[in-house]
Amino acid sequence: MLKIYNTLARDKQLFVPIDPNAVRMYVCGMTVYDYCHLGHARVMVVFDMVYRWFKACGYNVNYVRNITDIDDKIIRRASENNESIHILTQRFIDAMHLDADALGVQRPDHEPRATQYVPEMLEMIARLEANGLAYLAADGDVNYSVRKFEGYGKLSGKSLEDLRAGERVEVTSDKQDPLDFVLWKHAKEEEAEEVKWDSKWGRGRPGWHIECSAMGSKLLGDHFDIHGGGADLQFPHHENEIAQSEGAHQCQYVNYWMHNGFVRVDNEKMSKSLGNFFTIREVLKQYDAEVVRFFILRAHYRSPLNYSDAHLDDAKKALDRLYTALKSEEGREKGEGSVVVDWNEAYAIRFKAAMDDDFNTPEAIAVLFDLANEVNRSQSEDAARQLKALGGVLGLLGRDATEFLQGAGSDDGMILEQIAARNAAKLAKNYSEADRIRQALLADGIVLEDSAAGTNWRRV
RNA sequence: GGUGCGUUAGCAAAUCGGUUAUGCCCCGGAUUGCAAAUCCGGUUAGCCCAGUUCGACUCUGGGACGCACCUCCA
Repeated sequence: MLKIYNTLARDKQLFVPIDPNAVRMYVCGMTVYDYCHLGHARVMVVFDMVYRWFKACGYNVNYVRNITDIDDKIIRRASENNESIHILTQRFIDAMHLDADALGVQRPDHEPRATQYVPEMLEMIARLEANGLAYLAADGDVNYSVRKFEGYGKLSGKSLEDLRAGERVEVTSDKQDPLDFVLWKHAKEEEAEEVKWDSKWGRGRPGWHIECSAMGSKLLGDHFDIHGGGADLQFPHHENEIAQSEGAHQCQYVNYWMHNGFVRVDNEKMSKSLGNFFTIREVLKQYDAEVVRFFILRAHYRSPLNYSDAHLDDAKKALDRLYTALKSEEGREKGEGSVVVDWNEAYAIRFKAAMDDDFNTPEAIAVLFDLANEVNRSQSEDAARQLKALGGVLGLLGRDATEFLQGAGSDDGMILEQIAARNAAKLAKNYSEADRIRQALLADGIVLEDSAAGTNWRRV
């Protein structure tokens, strides 16, 4: 029985899909004008984990994660670079895919781009206008009339009064209410032709919020199960989506709203505006991508996650332990791809209970460590296979253990030569020479481990 | 100012009204030529103040501190 913390209810709720066998989920993706940072990595990994768990539970999942490829920042960046927005966005979409692939993030079923759904957006705006919820302002923008939508603020728990009280400087004066937001932005002369679309309200381009409402409806229907995104999107983005979709379709938009916590640096939110962000590709130069994925999944998705080298080092050591347990299973059944979870087994039952409790991956990973202990103790191949299979549910432990532990390096031949030399010294009972070789390798980050079967090595 | 979330051992991070979280670090033992890995065992908790309770880290109330949102942001 899967329970999900629903932001709308501020409580964990039993998950009941609209269609008994299917889950339809939408996650707000990236605005592609730069490389993804660790905060983006967290959304991708977290909802990839959710996607995988739904599938592991036997659901037919339709997962949509959009791409915002039209927006002020994109237009500005393209103009700075003196290139078309299409070229710019395509470059960063490709980069995003490389980063996501490295992190073991499966591609969503659909990755709609905003620019390809403008007709749907226009249709939705027209419907809002017909329903009396949108108006054409004097400056040529079409705005959403927030006060006309009953229940505005139900997701973020804010009342219009509270919002107005804390309102920061609002320059635009053509809005009927300062909290009204733009559905359609009128075209500006200096902007390129490729960012202008025709509409009954004149040339222009869509506002940010309408993108998700239109793409969500088009690909998942007017009413679907899950909508996710970073906690910062709760307000105003998701609040506005609700206003748009429910205002246009006159039915409930989404049943369960899920929001992941931020990645922090020195206890502050990692963000572009603060400039304290690390791009995924930067981090991957220093750390294995699976270590980064493990680091993200080791915290609960709603908790804040502090990024630091020390924490990544810690994650690397922890993951080493799991792979070390898997090492024994290797070789014995090479290529035997039977990494299927036995869900009737005790550890799997604990694992499932953790995951069913609002995707409690830290608890699920704790089960993995308990199971690793069992593997080490019993040397049971079944237990090892189960460990690998359960790890696989989280998109972890999929690699060859030895390959993971030894990591990438060009001096493998040298290492093997040194091991051979050391073994010769050991045979000759020349332990000081043997220890000298081992020390020398250790200085290069190579650890030797003697066993009955011979000497193994790994990188620290 | 308004709203929401959080505060667990050296670090990270879960669960739970009474029984070992887990990982890293540290200490002891087994194992090893010595190590490493592994196993066994151990030390370090629950921001503060009240209350409820036979019993609270876990529930209730108050306080302190931290973070986030109220503007684009994953």
